[in-house]
Parts: sequence; C-alpha cells; structure tokens
Amino acid sequence: MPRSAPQMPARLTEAAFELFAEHGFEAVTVDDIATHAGVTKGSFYSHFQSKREIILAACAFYYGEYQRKVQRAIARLSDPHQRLRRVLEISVRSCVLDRGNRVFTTEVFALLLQDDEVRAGWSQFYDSVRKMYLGLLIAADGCQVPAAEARRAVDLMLAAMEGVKMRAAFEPQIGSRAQQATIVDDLLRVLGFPAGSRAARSASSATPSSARSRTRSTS
Amino acid sequence: MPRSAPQMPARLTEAAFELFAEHGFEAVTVDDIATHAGVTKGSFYSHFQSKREIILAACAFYYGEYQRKVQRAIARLSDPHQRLRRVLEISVRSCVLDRGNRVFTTEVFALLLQDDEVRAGWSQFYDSVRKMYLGLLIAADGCQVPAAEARRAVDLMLAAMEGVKMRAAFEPQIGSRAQQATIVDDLLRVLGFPAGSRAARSASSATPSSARSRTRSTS
DNA sequence: CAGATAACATACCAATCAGTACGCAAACGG
DNA sequence: CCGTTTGCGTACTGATTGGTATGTTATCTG
Repeated sequence: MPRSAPQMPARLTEAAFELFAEHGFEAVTVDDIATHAGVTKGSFYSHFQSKREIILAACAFYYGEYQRKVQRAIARLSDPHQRLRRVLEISVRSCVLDRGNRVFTTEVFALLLQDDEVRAGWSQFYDSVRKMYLGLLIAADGCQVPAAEARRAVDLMLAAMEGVKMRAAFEPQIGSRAQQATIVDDLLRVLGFPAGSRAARSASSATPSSARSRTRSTS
Repeated sequence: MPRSAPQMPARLTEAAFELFAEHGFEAVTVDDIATHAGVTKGSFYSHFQSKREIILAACAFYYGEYQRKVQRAIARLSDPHQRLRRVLEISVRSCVLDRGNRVFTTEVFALLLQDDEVRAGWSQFYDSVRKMYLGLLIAADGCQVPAAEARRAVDLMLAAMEGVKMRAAFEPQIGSRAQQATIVDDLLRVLGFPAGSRAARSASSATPSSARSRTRSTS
C-alpha cells in the first residue's frame, strides 16, 4: 500500500528502541529492526539512510519520552516541594527500575565516547534536565541559596542518580520498588534537604520556604 | 623462540587493555591486539581461547591496577582523614581524569548487561572497593555513626563518583585537574563531612574524631 | 645429534551484516 | 484510464572478522 506511510519512521524508531533497550546497539541488526516493525530491510532503507541514523532517532525518542513523562507527572501539582519530589520519583522509577532504559542509556554512554553527534545530543538532553531540576530546586527552596551552589548541588545529585542506575545493573536488588523511596531520600539529601526533613514529602503541601538547612558546622 | 614466553599472556592482556581503553571492545579486533603486542593472530590463540577470554583478562588487569594504585598511595599515611581523602583523590584522578579508564569501564558496563561472568567480576570488584571505603570512613569517623548508615553513605558516594565519571565523558571540562579538589569535596560532603569541615583536608593530621556532624534538623 | 614440543606465522574458512539493485504493485495526477 | 511516483519486498554484494588448519622454527631432552 504505497503513498501512505507517514507513521512508518515512528514505527521503525519505536521498534528499534525496544530492541536496543533489550540487547544493545551492536547486537541488533537492521533486519531485526525491520522485522520487529513488520517490514523488511529494503523498506527500512527507504526511511533511514543508515543504522546510525536510526540510533540517533531512537535517542531522540528516548529523550522525548522522558520529558513527556515528567511533564505529565507534575502538570497538576503546584506545591514546589511536591513537584520536586515527584520528578525525582519519576526519574528514579524510569532510570533505575526500568531495565530497558538502563540498557539503552548505558549503550548511549558507550557510543557517545566515539560519536560526536550522539555526544552532542546527550549533552543537550542533560542540560535541559539540569535546568529543570535547577528550577524545581530554587522554587522549592525559596531562593535561600546562591544559584551557583544550587547548580553544584543539582550536578552532584544527577551524578548520584546516574551512579545508582549503574549499580542497579549489577546489583538488581537496589532497583527493587521498596528501595525507591530510600533512593529518593538520598537524592534529596544530596540536594541539601536533610534526611529528617519533611520538606519535600509528597503528602505535605505547606512549608513554603526555609525547608533546607544546609549545614556549615565544622568539627 | 619457543619454550620461552611466560610473559606473553600478560603482554597480550596489557596490549588489549590499551586498545580497549582507546576504542572499546567491539572496535578492537583480535588482529589488532596481536599486532599491538607484536605477534599475530595465530599466536594469540595459543594463549587465549577467544576474544571474550581476553576481555575478562583485561578486566582483571584493570581491577588489579586500581587496587595497586590505591595501596601504594596510602601505604605511608597513618592519619585516617588523610587516608580517606587520598584514596578519594586517587580514585577521582583515575576514574574521572583518565579518559582511557573512563572508556574501559563504560564498555564494561555495557558488556555486563549481557554477560554474567563480566557482571560477577565487576560486582566483586565493586564490593571490595565498598569495603575499603567503609573501613576508611569508619576509621576517619571515630565510629560515630551506625554501620548501616555509613554503608549507605558510602554507596551514595560511590554512585556519585560513577555519575561524575559519566558526566566527564560528555562534559570534558569537569574532568579538568582544577576541578579535582571540588569533586573530592563534593564526595566528602556526600560521605557526611560538611563542606566547611577541615576534617579531611590533606594538610592536617590532627582532629582525631568528631569530624562529622550529620544534620538531623528538620524544617 | 635426533625427536618431541611449544611458540609463532601464514593462509584460509564461514558466518554475519550493512548497504544496494531492482522489481512489483498500489495509489495518485491528469 | 494511463503513466508516474512511492512504499515495500526479494535477492544480492562486499567487507569484516572470529576462529581454525597447517606449517615452520627454535629450544629442550636424552
């Protein structure tokens, strides 16, 4: 049925993402992708010029999915603390608990060491995530802390989240759903919210500011 | 020159590690490894049975090198705070600043998602690193904190270190030598040493205990 | 010195896989 | 209704590469 396949690129991209998230880039052939999408290799090459091109498309798909998930999760929340915690929960669930996403991003990391375009794409995605968290943190924080320090805290928290994801790959038990809250608490602590703080508990919606009490005490 | 090559496996392993650390596992062929070690593929297969086998050998080589570096660095230090900080410095330099090690471990991460033996090896290595940090932390800490909490802090710190390494792959500037001290400070903060604390500064050798002051204040 | 043995090289095989050439058939334009 | 366009399938090629089969040479043993 010619003259009618505007959804074909998207279908191939999604099929590719699913396979990549299961087996990695190298282990998946163009034939596999085409078959998984219900077509053949010849058709594949009438929509994408190379395997590399659909890898880039799969990356863009992943970035979009993450941002869509986050936006939907906080669309109806107005309390800044709730919003921050909710985004952390979503991110942990998506990055740490979901094996497919773990495999996919790990493959992206390996690839971006060799491919400038992949690196640039990830860097841009990471920038947008950082900006988002920075906004959430400043909103939840009541602007108590200089922007430079907030940014450093966000960077450290994002690093910790990446690291937790890595660990989940070889210690699956930390990816259990029971651990999710613990991980979120840890990340909030890295962001400057002390462990005992109720500031960002999803239940409360009050406690407008002074939620954080960064420790500067020395020995 | 037969009957005389007990160093050949080690030479091949080191050659393989160097190439893997530059180009990744898939991009390096057995021919490349053999050539880099000054022999041919036929010789390679008289020392290793498969490409996978030398990848495992290269992993073991990496683990050994890291532990050797750490041991040498703290052999002459007796102050617990100095020891902890020194190990962090060495780890950051080795993991974050060294591109080769970054590439290699990233490849290992990608591979351990598909290979149980690689996963088991890395898991064991990671365990030994965690135990080491736990010992260093408890020593530097004067046993102020329950072991479970110390372990959680170590896990979070190690996660943050992994994440910083990942970021260094696509934001090379954070891997600059100038940033090294900042990263170490951040990691110490995650471990529970407040930012202003001089407890673990490499200069001082006093301040035996009460270096940490975990915040439990709430909003 | 002779035979065994182990390190190493040469040449090859077989499988995999990205990418291509080409043909067919269905929808569109005129 | 006819020709063009376009999506898609079939069949192929060419290059790569892990692994092997088969020497060849030098050292060791007796």
